[in-house]
Amino acid sequence: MLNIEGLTEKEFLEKYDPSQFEHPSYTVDDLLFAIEEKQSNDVRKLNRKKLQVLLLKRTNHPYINTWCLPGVFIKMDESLEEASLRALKEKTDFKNIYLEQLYTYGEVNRDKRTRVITTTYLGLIDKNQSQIKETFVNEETKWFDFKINTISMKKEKIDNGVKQILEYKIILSNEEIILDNIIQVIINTVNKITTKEVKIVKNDNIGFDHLKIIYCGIERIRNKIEYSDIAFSLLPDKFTIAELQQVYELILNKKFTKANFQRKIGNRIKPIDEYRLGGFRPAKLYIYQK
Amino acid sequence: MLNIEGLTEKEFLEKYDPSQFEHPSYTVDDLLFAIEEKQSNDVRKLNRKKLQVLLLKRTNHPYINTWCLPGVFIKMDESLEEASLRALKEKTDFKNIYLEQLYTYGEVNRDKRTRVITTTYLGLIDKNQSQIKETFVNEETKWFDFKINTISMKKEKIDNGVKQILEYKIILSNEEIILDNIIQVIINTVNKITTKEVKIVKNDNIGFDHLKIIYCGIERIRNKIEYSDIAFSLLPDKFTIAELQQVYELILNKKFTKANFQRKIGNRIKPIDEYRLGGFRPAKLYIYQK
DNA sequence: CCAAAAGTGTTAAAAGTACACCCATGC
DNA sequence: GCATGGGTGTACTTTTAACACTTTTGG
Repeated sequence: MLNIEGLTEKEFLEKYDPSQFEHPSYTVDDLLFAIEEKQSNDVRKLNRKKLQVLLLKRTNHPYINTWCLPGVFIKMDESLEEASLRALKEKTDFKNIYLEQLYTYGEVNRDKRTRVITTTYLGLIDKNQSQIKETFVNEETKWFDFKINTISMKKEKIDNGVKQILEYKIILSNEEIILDNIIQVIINTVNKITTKEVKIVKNDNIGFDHLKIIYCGIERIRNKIEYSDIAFSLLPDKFTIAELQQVYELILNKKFTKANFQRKIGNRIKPIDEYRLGGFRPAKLYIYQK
Repeated sequence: MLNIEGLTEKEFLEKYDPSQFEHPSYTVDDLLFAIEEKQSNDVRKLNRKKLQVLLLKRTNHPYINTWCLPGVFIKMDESLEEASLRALKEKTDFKNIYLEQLYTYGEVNRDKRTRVITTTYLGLIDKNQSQIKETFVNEETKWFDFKINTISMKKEKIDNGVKQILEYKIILSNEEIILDNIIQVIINTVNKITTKEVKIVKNDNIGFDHLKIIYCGIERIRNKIEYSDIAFSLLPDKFTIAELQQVYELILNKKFTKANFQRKIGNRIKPIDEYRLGGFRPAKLYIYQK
């Protein structure tokens, strides 16, 4: 079969020059969440859990010294998923990570160097199985406690529709650092079409548009935790129902009652003949079972 | 602030050479769905609806003469969304299209020419407002009726988990052409981690990995129709409840009863003082209201 | 005994489902 | 009248939610 220029496919491919047009740079970034136990000082009280995000401090321009998601420029011979695993492997010592594609960001001026398109992957990590590697020279890799709170909700009528503006405070913190950020989510419904836009209102030392990505990640987790089994990816293989409940409460930022929560997830877990001991009544351990 | 080489950001950016590494090519493709009425030959019977996908026939290598999604190579100064709109504008005459980012495909050998990464956008079109443009020279742009049927479901135990294999027949057809394809969806649950893989089993003249993309699109629509208002994007501004119900039934491939469907969507629509006339009792028209 | 959390039961409200019936229209 | 679809009511089931109570443990 010949094309309009009378070339066979073989001839066409031999002549094909990918460099005839300029191509954007392309990176893959990882947004990694994990759960950390905050040891209770009262033996009788349960350990509280915290949701954490992995960030690393840039050591070069642009955005030098800001905190960013781990990422890599893609290689010509690796798939997106392979690149996301490479970004992960460079920073952590992982096993059995849950990783899924989150979103691709391609605004023209999102990187000061040149045009960069970035596909992000969302990862959920069971910290009991994985650790951050020893930090590299000149490089800091840190888990940040993650908190998101709604600070305002507005809804106004516009022509042929509704405009909704939500403001969130996103606080990322650890022993030394507190990053205090604000984003705005604008949901426009005009006629039948709903569009959503995420805007950075206050950016506290987070590089690029990575604050947006972090928000989109938590939103994805919040949606998926309701209908999928991603919560289990954040826990060790054996867990108590209370621990699982804490994960749900942490992510959805709402409380459940024990009895109702038990019913909700009862058909996805299986009790085993082991108990978690502590300063109170031992709790039965469960494992995930589809 | 200086970097490790003692450069300011300005100096760094001036020295930055994006061409130091080879970059993959990058395209944005559109997967467009619409609904078409099949005129009933019995005046008393309702028109049946069909779901359609827009494909165009390639006029050059590679995959010459196969049917593909409309797409464009990205320009250095346009965002992904702008590129998706450009791909759309070249083929159709649209107004108020619902468009959302679907997924980014980056397997190394998915394009014979060179490494190409593609971000896909899913569009839902109300055909009453939009039309295909006159086809270009040597180019055919066609709506294909879309049907997907499950042909097998297997579930087997594997080490530490479950493997589920679903096979679907995807038929794309119009007056002249019938494309008969088969794909396989493999859902692996190992330990707590679930992964999904889409494989092409039989590809009937569809270019690149676009059959995979079409499957992912219908899957996205099926999920979103349950909790969002995308169904309305496929309908004109004024519609009857039966028409809306048909859209739901078409996409989810299941039947509802009138009374129950009414309750399900009742709070999202508003009756207006107009009626759809036909060979039977006139039906009240509704409009979408959030 | 008491505090803290594990674990279970009971009930009411809400959402989803099945089905039955009457209405309006044009032939 | 009758076929076809429009429109509504009722009764039943399932799911969700609220909350109350009992059990087990270490101090």
